[in-house]
Amino acid sequence: MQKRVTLTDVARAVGVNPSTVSRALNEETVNQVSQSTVRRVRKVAKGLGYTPNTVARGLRTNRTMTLGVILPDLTNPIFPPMVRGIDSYLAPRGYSSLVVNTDGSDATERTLFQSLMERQVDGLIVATGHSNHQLMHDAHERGVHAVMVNRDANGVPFPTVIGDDSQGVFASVAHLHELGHKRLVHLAGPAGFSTSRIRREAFEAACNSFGLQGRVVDTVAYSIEAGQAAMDSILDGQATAQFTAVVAGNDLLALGTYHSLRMHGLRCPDDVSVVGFNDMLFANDFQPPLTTVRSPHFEMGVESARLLLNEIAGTQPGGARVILPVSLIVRGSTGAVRAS
Amino acid sequence: MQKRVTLTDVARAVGVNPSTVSRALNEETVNQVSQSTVRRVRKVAKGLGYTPNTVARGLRTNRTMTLGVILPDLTNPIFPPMVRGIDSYLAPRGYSSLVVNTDGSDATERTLFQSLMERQVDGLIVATGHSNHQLMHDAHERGVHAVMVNRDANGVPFPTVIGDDSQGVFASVAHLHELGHKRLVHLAGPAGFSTSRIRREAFEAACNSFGLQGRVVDTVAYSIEAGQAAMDSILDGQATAQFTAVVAGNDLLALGTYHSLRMHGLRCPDDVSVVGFNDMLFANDFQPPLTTVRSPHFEMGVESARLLLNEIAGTQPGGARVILPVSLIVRGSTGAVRAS
DNA sequence: ATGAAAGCGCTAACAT
DNA sequence: ATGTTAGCGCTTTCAT
Repeated sequence: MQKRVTLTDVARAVGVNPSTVSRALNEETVNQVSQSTVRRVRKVAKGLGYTPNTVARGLRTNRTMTLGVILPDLTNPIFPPMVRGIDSYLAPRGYSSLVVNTDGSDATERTLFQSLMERQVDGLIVATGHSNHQLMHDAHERGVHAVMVNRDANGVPFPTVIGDDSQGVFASVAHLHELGHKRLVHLAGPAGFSTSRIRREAFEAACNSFGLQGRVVDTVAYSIEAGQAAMDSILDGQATAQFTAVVAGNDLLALGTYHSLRMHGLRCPDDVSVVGFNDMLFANDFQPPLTTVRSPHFEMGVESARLLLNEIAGTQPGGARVILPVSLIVRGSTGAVRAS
Repeated sequence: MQKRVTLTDVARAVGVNPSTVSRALNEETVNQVSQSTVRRVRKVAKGLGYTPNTVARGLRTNRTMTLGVILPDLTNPIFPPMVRGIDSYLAPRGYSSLVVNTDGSDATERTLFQSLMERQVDGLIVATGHSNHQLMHDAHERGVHAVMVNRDANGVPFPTVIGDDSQGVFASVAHLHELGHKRLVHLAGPAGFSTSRIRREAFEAACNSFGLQGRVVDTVAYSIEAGQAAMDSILDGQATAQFTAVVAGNDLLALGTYHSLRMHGLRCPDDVSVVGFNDMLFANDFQPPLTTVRSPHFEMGVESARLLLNEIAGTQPGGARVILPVSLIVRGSTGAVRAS
């Protein structure tokens, strides 16, 4: 890189003290400097091509204007919108974010956490669905600012942003009920994820309240393959379906269900209706277009960023819990129960 | 945050000079310190919970170990794998990356570029498909290290990583030729993207070399909607299809083509075969599963990170051009030409 | 309204 | 092998 122009260079060129330049260039201190000096400083700074050094500033002020975002895997389609939501709130406020992927490993999460601390991030947005309680409690004790997103608070001492999953599942079951379905299957997400538990419990509660028969089948991962495997085991294990609709733990599981149904010569929604969860990218482009619960991932990102900045500013009560509304998007994968 | 433990704290506790601690804790300088001191330092550092301050280090060394990644939009499914590829190479080497989205705006790109410079990134990976030549030349003159990925070098003075798009399109056309197709349509990506031009030219060349009739139709964006609109205009504009296969500029355009065909009561591949480009997420999950050219996005990320680090280390010749091989993935969207 | 001086935490000469 | 000194570029008292 070429020799960088520093604040001192500008000061020398204007003929004032570096601190004056600093004041002139800083929003919160401009009013301490005379109008004319400010003008001269600005002009010279621009002329010289001065670029402030965020690193030096951060060292001095103890604020790097950088946040860490910890998530399991960016290639999971629910995260890009969330990251963009975070960014949309942060960028205009001068913050940047360092995004890291844990791939579901606690060890990796620890390493990345440490690395973010070394980089002096001002705070953390944690979107890893399972609960590394120990790490979060350590963080809290070290005085780290953080916000959890898309996972249940469950004793973690940080603000939390989640979607109203229970409501979403309830709406799904209600929708199937209206279509005349009586026997449902829920493909539950893997153990350890708070979302799995919440959605499963909501499913059971909803079936109860509508007087429907609801069977829960576990999956080993939130993935297409796991969904397909789970559905295969159901379809292989019994004389034709004892159910007419599937409430999948998320859209990937729903997609796996599509594959399994197709393999078994079953048609959706003619033979089996399917509801997903998330309304991820392309949910409308599968065949049939997937009826699913829209989870506001972008907004969750925005909200978590907002909460974190408030936390850092000290204007945020510790245990806040933001629950964002979800909505059922009815598309082609659900239909009236088949005549049997 | 709690009071941080500094290197000086450790030095005091051990009873040595800060610089000794610095040497003891630094890979490249450990051998300047006696074994026993190293051990003591490490032990105390651990005991005190010392966390190195990357910011201070960066100020001193003029290397932040942070790179900038500029891309159009993270929610475009080709980018998450690329970002993860970049990260997989960087993380083990102690680098982090700041990912920013331009949304295709040159103005935004400039702003973000500036912001990354202020953050003292050690280099840039630029994946914005179109060519903001001015910006890149300015960067080069300022001595910025950078690598371009997924766009043509075309006079830009930085190393470039691209997929072998021509080869991919050629393979697509060859595949359709073998299936007996004689009249093809190419849905060309929007003007301004180097990939649009390259793929279009490859399509025309391939049709020539196989003696096929190849029609090119422009789209206004690499999106589902644009693909659908373009296909609609073709299908609405003439008595039944004058073509039997579509080579789409990318998978999104192919997906739009699916929608349009369906709306027009045409079946894929029975009536029209479709080939995409990229093999993006879910390409195998659409109906029919999409025949497409696999572009190695993860590897492109890895490769661009590798090049950039070499550039920074000064071991990289300026105009390097890495062309990664692509491969045609044949799935269900292509079939033998229909009997007419 | 501006200047002088100190220092954030670290590393890199230069001693010894 | 270790200590001393200086300083990266900036902000922030404290003076004036």
